[in-house]
Amino acid sequence: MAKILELKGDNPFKVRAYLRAARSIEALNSELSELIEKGEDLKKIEGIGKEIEAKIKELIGTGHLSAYEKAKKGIPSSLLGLLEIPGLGPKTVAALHKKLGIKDVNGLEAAARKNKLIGIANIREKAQANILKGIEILRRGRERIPLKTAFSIAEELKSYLAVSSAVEKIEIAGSLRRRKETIGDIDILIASSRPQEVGKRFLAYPHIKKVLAEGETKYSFITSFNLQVDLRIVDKRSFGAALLYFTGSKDFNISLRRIAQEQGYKINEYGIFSLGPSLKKLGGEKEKEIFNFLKMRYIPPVLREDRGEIELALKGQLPLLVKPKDVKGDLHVHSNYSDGESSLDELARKAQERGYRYLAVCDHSQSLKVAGGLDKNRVKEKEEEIKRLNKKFRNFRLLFGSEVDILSDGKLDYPPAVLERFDIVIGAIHTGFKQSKKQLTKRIISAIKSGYVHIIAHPTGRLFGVRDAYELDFEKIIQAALDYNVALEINCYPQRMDLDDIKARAAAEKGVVLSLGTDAHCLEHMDALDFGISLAQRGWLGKDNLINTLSLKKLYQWLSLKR
DNA sequence: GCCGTTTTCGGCCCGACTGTTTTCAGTCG
Repeated sequence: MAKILELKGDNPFKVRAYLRAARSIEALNSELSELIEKGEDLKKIEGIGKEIEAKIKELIGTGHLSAYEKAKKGIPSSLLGLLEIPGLGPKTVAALHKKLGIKDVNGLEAAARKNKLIGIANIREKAQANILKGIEILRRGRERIPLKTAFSIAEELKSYLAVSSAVEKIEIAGSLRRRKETIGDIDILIASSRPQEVGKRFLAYPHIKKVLAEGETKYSFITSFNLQVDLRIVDKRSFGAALLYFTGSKDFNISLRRIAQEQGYKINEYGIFSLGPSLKKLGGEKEKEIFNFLKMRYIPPVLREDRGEIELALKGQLPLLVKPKDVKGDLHVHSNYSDGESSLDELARKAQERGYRYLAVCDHSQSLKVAGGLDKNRVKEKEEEIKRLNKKFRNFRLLFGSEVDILSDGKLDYPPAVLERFDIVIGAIHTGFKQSKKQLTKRIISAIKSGYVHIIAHPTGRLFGVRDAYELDFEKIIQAALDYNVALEINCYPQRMDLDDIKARAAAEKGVVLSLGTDAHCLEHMDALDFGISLAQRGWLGKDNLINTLSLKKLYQWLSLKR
């Protein structure tokens, strides 16, 4: 609806209202149809009022939305695709459609190549050339990449820029600073009194594919990894305000600025100002000042998503988030007994370097042949080696574990006599992803009910760039995990990050415990736990929501509840 | 179309860059 209305030049605030409602719905953990069935008031959802509620009910009840069908009359759906071209917006698309009858990307490209765009909606040579470049960028794809990948690229660029003596302060901002599990672009903020010099250094970066914008304080380019980088340069007296603005999220900024307005302030990237006859700058060098003026607690970047954190900060009731030092161990790694690269001894040493008290080595089970799943004999060998090693450790234990396949029929991949030997059992789905939502849900729940499984690994199965999450009735999984006291994993493997922040929060709010595991297959992978902790924080988790924060003794107690 | 500790109308975050323009509209984040 938002895109159609935008193309038609409808009231921009109406457009935004639809977008806002859509975002709220995306962030829900329940299906709208279920809420309606339960007779819940959809108007309680932020951004949904009388009109949109009625439209949702019509859509779910009948499968049609008459207002939408009416609005899109005469607008081919391929036209919406044109809005995905960077630099091309609704006004221009509408004009191109009206004047030239252009209705899709290929048509637009052909017309541009024949010079036909000149003269339409203020388009001259440069604008036409930019449209062609925009089409190129769109075709190359602007997919989001895993946090860890973006993080390495950003750190490298940061070090490159920091060399310049014109750089007084430098921070990675945006969704990277918020530690979102996937990243769409890299935002870097710099404090400098010589912005041109910084810009010059930025533009000399060797991995630039195309410069998108080049102003006095703002630069943008596409890297050779097809990742957009935005650079903003401000005076150091504005650094805090700029960091706040540049960290986002967008929704968070909008809400914060509205609250500032209500309190008689104005916030922009240069500072916080008092409204009134004359604008007076009150602060902006530090982020904290701005929160102070608004009489609220400092909101850490991981929480800045406008999911209720602003209201709690105003009341001084932000949740106490888990801290890195609370985490006593990694509960999911692989050794060279199955498909990992490292020996038990190497894993244990790395774990101790990271300050852990325990490490659960959970190799694959027998039927997962491609990943070197362990048969009964290998299980026994591993058990004995772990026993031997544990005798020489002080203040540290290897946990004898297994990542046991939940087979297509819901049964576990080892008989009870084998399962009972393990200190810790993680149940996981690695085959039969194409089963129906009902089957997959039942399959996981039967593992939860088995009495042997402590943790469900990567519960939704998503793998960035490989496959989407499989269909699950997540509410039922949560309920079963709660009833049988089984933990759900936050798998920290960069391509998984599963559960995600929203699902982890939903589970924890119901009282389900969660478990951090890196799913490491080599020593370096174990460092991904840090990203898992930020994901947990993004899910509002505290120390008590995670089993990894238990002491070794308490962890054994919890695990033995299944024995 | 949504929303309300200035409430049922009249607001809705705010500014940079580009390409066009003769003071600004469109797009983006």
